[in-house]
Order: sequence, then C-alpha cells, then structure tokens
Amino acid sequence: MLQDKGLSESEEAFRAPGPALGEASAANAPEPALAAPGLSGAALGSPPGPGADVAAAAAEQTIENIKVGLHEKELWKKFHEAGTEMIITKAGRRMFPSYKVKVTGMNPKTKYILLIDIVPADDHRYKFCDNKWMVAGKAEPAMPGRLYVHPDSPATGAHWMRQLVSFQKLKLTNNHLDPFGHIILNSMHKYQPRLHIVKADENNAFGSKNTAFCTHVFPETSFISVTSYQNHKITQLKIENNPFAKGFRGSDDSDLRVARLQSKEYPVISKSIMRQRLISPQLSATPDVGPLLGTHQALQHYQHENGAHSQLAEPQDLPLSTFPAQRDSSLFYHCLKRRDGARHLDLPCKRSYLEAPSSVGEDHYFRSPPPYDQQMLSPSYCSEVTPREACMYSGSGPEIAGVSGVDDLPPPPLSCNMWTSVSPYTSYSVQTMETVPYQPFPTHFTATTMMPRLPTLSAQSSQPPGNAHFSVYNQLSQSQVRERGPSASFPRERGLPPGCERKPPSPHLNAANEFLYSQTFSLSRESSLQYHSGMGTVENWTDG
DNA sequence: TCGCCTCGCACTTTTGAATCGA
DNA sequence: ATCGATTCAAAAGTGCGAGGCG
Repeated sequence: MLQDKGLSESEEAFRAPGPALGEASAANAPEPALAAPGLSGAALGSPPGPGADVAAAAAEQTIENIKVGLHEKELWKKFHEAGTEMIITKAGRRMFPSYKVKVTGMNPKTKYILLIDIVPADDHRYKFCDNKWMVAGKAEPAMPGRLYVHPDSPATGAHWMRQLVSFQKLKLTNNHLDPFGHIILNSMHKYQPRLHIVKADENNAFGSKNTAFCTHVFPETSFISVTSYQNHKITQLKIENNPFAKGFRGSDDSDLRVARLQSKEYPVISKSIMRQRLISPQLSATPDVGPLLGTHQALQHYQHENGAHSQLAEPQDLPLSTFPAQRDSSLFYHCLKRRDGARHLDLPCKRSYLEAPSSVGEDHYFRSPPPYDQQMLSPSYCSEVTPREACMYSGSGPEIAGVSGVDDLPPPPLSCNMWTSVSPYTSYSVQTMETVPYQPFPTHFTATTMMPRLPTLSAQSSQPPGNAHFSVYNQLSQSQVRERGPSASFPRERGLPPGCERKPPSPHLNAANEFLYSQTFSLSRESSLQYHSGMGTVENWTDG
C-alpha cells in the first residue's frame, strides 16, 4: 500500500465558497464545509433506520467537502520546476510521476466515480531550444479528448478514502487512431490533467437528479508531451525516480549502464546529454532556473479573490506552466439537477455569462466562452472493458445510444471512456480563440462534431463575479439526449484489443455514459471553435 | 540539414499462474 | 478443501540510440 506521505497539507487552496446550484439542500447553506446539509438520506436512497444518525452525519459530507491531495507532490514539483515532459508513443505510455491522489471528505456510503481528462493548457506548440521550452507556433488541432475513468468506479467514498487513488495505468498516445482508448495528445504541446469526482446516484450511475461533480486541478501536474525527452534534467529525474528506469541509473559500485555502453564502445555520455551540456554548460551547476521556474514564480501573480484567481501573466511571457489556474489546487463545484426534464449543470463561468437569460441565443453562445467543464464531459467516444480495468475500449453506437434504453432495455456494454472536446486550459485563449480554428479529426469526432449545437444553453449563478462556482443549465431534454446516442459510434466497430474480453454490461457505467454523453451538446463544432475558455480565470471574463 | 518520430534493444518491475505447506 | 505464502516465467514499462521521414 502506498503511503500518502507526499500529500500536501494545503491542497485545497482554492475552493468554491458556495454550494452547488441545484443541490437543493446545499444551496442554502452559507458555509458548506460546516453547515451544508448535503444530500439527505432519502436523496441518497438510504432509508432512515437505526443508523439514521450516522447516515445524517455522513450526508453532511457533500461534494463540496471533498478534498483531494496530490500524492508525491514534491516529486511533481521537481518535475514541474524542470519542465515536466511526458513521453507519448503509438502504443501508449504511462505518465510518470503517476497521477495518484488522496481523497478525503467523501460520504463513506455514497458512491463516486473518479475520472481524469487531460486538456490543452494553451494554444501553443512548443520547441525545446537553448535548453528551454519556447513557443513554436500555434497548436495543432486538438486531439479528441478522452476520459480515463478509474477502474474502481463507481465505489463508495469509504473505498476511495481508504487508500490512494492511483491513475498510474493511464496511458498517453500520439496515435490519432488509437483503438485502445488511451488519451490522445499532440507532441510538443502542453497539457493539464484534471481530476473529476462525480457522485453516482442511487443506481450507481450518473445523470439522475442531484448528480454532482467537482473538478480538481493540480498545476504542477501540467506537462509537455514529447516523443523523446528534450530536457536532460527531466530524463535524469525520470531515471532517478522511475523504478522501471533503474537500468539507466548509475551507481557507485556497479554502473551497469555505463558498463554496457562501454562494452559497446558507446560514449558514456549520451549524445543528447552532450548536446544539452554544450548548449548549456552551466546547466548542471546551477539550480533550476528553467522556464518552469520562471513560470513558477509567475504563479505568484495569481491572486486569490473571493476564492478565485486572477491571471496577470501572458502566455508569451510564460512559455511553460502558464496555466491561468495555477495554484496548489483548483476546485470547482458542479451540480447536475434535472429541471423539467432537462438537466442542469452547474459549472464555473464568468458572471456575465451566468447572468445571461436562460434562453441563450446563438449570438450569446458564440460570444461568450462556455464553461470549460462542459466541454470535457463529452463522451462522443465510449468504450467498454472489464469492470476493474481502465475503460478503454469501444462499443457500438446503439450501445451508446443505450442512454435511451436504460430503463427498459438490457443495459449496453460498459462504456466509460469518453471523447471530449478539448480546449486550452488557459483563459487567455479566450482572447485568441478565433485564431485557433478547431479542426476535429473526422474519425474521432463523429459524435461530437455531428451533433447539433445545444439548442439552449443557459447559465445562472448566484455567486459573485469573483466566485469560481457557477452553474450552467443544460436544458437538453433526456429525449434529445437519446435521439443523438447512435452518433457516438466511432470506435465501436473496431475489434477489441487482444486480452480484452467483453464483460457483461454494467448498468451504472451505462448510466455514467448517459450522464457524460448528455454533457456533449455544447461540444458541437461551433462551440468547440468558440469555447477555448479557461476555467481558472472566470473572474476575468467579460462580456467582450 | 534539421527536427521529430518510430522502432528495436537491454534492463527492470509487475503480474498472475503454479506450487507448496499449514 | 481451503487459504496463505512462495516461486517463477511472462508481460509490461522504461530510456536509449539508430534510422526513417518530411
């Protein structure tokens, strides 16, 4: 069992001060951490009984109270300061450091679904030049976003809190046609992983009333995807810390690697190392002064105002790690609640957007960036795999359309890997979004791109502008969701990879798919063009 | 020529089946 | 027959360097 020694004591540096809209009981609680009643036992489907007191106490642990700590934060910071790079390969490569979190504050009896997505951090492509990362132009068209659902999902809060939650099996690939469900990234681009915690409903599913979720972002987990390491310091950090790379470690008594190299008359110092040392002779002799450090320092410029952050730095100034939401931890609360048959999604958004009338027309739709989170939950690609494996394989379109048959049809195969629309994580991208046309990959964006735009998208918020908690109501009706199901069929015709056998369908994952799929309707091509919004600088948004 | 990517290699850890004993 | 511990081979993960490609 891994220890949580790497957890920071102040992971929740940023919290939404208000309860999620749509949480009827929590909506009126001024201090959710202390007084939010949370979901009632009835709402959770737990009948009153002898353990009513315990249940009531547990019910107080609402989604807002969930705290997430990044495991091995110090290690992450080391990489971050050097400029984290993640290898992406055609077959898929794990992340290192692996993404592990410690979760607290969950209702032990409530079931949650944990998932990760990785979103572009900005609109730039990078190159490693002069021993530092520099902007090398505009980003390539975003890859189809995919979600990595933790294989234990859904599980009770007790389960999640019992031990570290590890996403180490998450794999990154640069294969645009990847059939394994790995997260597809562009090389030489900067990305930001995000953790989402979704409360499952009484049926262990998404999407019913009172479904809520929150998003956690650890800026130090941002990275630049590469096909081979560019920064020697990162290579060394990987070798020093990754057990699988032990073979490349040097040691006082027996340097196997050196011995092997010498035996082959290879240079002891690799070419890349030599190159970088020539470029930067002082590299090894000076403390980290790389671009990420500068960026790190730039993080000081982010201000906390009413629990939100202001971004004062420009991306050009900060080639790396210039995520507007830079902070120890970003947390956004969301809540989904059906209203008149429609779903209502509480999402972070700028006030002006939130205060828009409920019937948001196209103009508004185009003019204002949508809630970033609404984009990420867009399962235009769904998959299945064994319940305890990462959900990485595709099913059939009608199975995705199983959203229409949840109640009266046999549940479709598991479906928990989702395609999402990806947009830069940064807020400044809002200002440049017109210059970064969204060009979805046809084979992947079948569902996302072919779906009509969300007919009506309204946003409301009771929070002040500086409050990063806001809500967007997805007014698409359930029937509308169902009608669009079959379009999300891209990879389902593909055969399952070897070693992956289909398991009996999982109703909860099917419902999860439904829930996420229902969030895709702001992900039309038009919206993707527009919605390069940032989730961390909401308070900076204006009506344009 | 250059930058980026793919591939195969050697090395390591992880995983799971097989075996054994209590 | 069951359960837990141990062993071991296969699978999987890792960075490296050579070579290909545009």
